[in-house]
Amino acid sequence: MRKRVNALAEQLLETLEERGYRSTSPRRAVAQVIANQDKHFTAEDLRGQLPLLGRATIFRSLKLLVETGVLCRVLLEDGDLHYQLSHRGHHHHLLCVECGSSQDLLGCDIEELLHQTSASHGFELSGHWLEVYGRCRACSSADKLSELTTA
Amino acid sequence: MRKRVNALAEQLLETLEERGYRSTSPRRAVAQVIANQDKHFTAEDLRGQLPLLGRATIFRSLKLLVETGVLCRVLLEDGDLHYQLSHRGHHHHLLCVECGSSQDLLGCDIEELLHQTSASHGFELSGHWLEVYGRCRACSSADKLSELTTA
DNA sequence: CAGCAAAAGATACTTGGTCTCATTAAGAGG
DNA sequence: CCTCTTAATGAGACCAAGTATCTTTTGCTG
Ligand SMILES: [Mn+2]
Ligand SMILES: [Mn+2]
Ligand SMILES: [Zn+2]
Ligand SMILES: [Zn+2]
Repeated sequence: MRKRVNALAEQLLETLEERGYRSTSPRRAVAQVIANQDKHFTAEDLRGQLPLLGRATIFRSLKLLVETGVLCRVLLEDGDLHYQLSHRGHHHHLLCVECGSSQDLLGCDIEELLHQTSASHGFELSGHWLEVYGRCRACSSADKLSELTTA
Repeated sequence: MRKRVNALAEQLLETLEERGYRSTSPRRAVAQVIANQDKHFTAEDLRGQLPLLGRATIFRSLKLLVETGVLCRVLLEDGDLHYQLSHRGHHHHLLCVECGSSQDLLGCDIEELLHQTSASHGFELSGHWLEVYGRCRACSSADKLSELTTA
């Protein structure tokens, strides 16, 4: 972990270039910062780390990266919208409500289930949005530990 | 359908009163309008139909009604947040991307599935958010019909 | 029906994001 | 390498949805 961060940033840029977008210095900066992020982040977070970039540029980059599938949006339990690096393709998130970490949930087995349920309502399924909230392994074991020590 | 609309509005008010909230005339107006809504709506929709109420009052009422479980939030595919009458308790929505109608999906069979998946990631499930997008029966049969006629 | 707390309304502010428009800078082609 | 076109940027106005603050009004309870 760490170190290959530039490689990741470059990968983001390449994805954009493949789609015909120019590799500009603001975009390089954004890619760099995103590559350094270890958690989901907001537009405001980026702005804090890139105070010299125009605000609109940040939003434009985010939108672009979401459109190209590099980033995905994450809906927090309180309704806040964050962004994070996407494992391309359809997936969901296990979001820890305690530490805020997020684990990707690949292989979306609910698709099948939804198809059935939808069909039984005469509904032609085309997509879905799912976020899962709870406590990650680390946080739930920390909880149990402190219960023991305070008891 | 139609007609028992006042009964519904009164029911909303009663729910609030049960929780110790006063029955004020702005709240009666909001309840009335909500009871008349046949689709999910935005705060702005309400405002359009209640131009005399203070904007803050509308938002305060909506928040209250969501908190008491009378309304639920609906996340549209484009990210827009709407509100609609809630069948109390946990449920999801089948949202038609064509006509905008919404069908409630009661009996959330994904809970079970999510529990398993979460557990296998060492994740202690506490909640989830799910919206399902597609085409409702009416819209998908209309589609097929027009295909036939234009062919 | 008096008095108090809750609620309303006006309005300022905040957050997250888009639009416009003048200026700058990629990068393709010569 | 230079030139030209066009995409992209930055500044800033604007917008939508919602919250905060503060004064006035109104429900309700005793
Ligand atoms: Mn993701
Ligand atoms: Mn609902
Ligand atoms: Zn955690
Ligand atoms: Zn439909």
